[in-house]
Amino acid sequence: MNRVPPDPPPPSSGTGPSPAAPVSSTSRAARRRATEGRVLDRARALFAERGFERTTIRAVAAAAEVDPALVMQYFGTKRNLFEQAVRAVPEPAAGAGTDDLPDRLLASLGLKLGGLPEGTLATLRSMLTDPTAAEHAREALGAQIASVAAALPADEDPELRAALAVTALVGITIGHQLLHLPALRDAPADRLAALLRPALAALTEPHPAGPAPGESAP
Amino acid sequence: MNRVPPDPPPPSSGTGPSPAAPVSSTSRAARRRATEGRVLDRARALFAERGFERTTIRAVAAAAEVDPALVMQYFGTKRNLFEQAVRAVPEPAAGAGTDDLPDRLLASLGLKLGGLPEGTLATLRSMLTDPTAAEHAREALGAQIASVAAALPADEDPELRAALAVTALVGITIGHQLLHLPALRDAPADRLAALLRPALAALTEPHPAGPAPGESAP
DNA sequence: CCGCTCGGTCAACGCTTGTAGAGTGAAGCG
DNA sequence: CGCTTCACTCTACAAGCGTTGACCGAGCGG
Repeated sequence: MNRVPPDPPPPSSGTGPSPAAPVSSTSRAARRRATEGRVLDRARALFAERGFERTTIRAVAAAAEVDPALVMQYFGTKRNLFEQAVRAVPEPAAGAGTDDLPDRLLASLGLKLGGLPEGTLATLRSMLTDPTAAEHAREALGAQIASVAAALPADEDPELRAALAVTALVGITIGHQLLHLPALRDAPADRLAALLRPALAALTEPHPAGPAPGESAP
Repeated sequence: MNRVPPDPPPPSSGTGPSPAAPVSSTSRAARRRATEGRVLDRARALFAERGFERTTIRAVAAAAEVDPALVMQYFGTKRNLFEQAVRAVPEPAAGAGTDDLPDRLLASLGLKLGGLPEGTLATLRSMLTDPTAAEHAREALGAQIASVAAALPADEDPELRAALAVTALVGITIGHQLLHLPALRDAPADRLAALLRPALAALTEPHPAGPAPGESAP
């Protein structure tokens, strides 16, 4: 009853030059992959825009110009479709010579304000109303927090500071990308970064040889 | 199948006085008000816990031990029920001798981390997936932002700074109250406040080394 | 050239949801 | 005491949802 499609090779993302594939350009398999990718794409966009519950299989199918039953045949379940659609690049591939913690934080969430992957937006959109998305978000956020905390001095509540920094950035992202608050939408990304850097520094650098400068002495 | 015998609503049991007592305390109107309040209460709690879509009229009615049709009769519409339930005390009544901006911000959102009104939680929970809640949230957040911005120097992007501060706190609240991130749940509220104060100060006080605006603290 | 495979469609089921309207029985008032 | 009122319940409906199984037609191996 529950036709689970055999693990297809991880699709999507990136030009997949089929290695040693003598398949013609529009062969049967190619078309199938294309359709599946299209469905996945539209699903991701709709999930990011409306969230899990308000996105119907029928709407996804219509957006991909296929029959609803086909979506079911491919993914078996709406939940599975969601998970497949969301499974896309959460990790910061950079990791190179990133300077401070604030910059890394901004890079991981803040700086991509202009365009962070739709899968992430879909998860953010649904995480407050869907248990699966909530679990996914808790997991991803927990990893982020742990990663940030690892770079903080161990004697000053690194986990808590990291959690505050990450969730604060999540809130800003929500206000910007999901709620479309005008005050945030009208600001260029680098301005946001410039304003946030000192605040994040204050969160992550406890007391660098005394209280922060500028504290008006009594 | 779900016959719920009407329990005696007033906790005044004991030696039952004769029902002939024309107790005005539990008059018809009083009972009606009590029922309506109970429905509103349960609705608020469920909306805060599951969000608008996943909260059904039937569930609210069951939690309030009444018939679903009664909920409809009282509120006419699920949307209306939501709006009535959410309409509750957003404004900080304090406003007294609050010192700095950071403290005021923390008071309005952060410090109440332990217990901020369920109506607010319901709005937060639903704002990403329900248009009405989103509008409500945009409105409330906009007011908050404007109020904070009014206390910032006018020449340094007050709206943007205020928006960043407010949305950051919203993110932290979400992570704490709605997502239940362990790193945040295990921390006492005053520790959060202590960590956040300098960060908020960094956000709201632009460059202390620079030319101080004429505003001098009394 | 035939028949199996398989991408894709059609029509339908069962369930839950918000919502409407008729009904009921006790409280209130004359 | 009898009529009205009103809080409250029962039953039902229409719509939308995820999901299913039968079906069709073109590709492709034999």
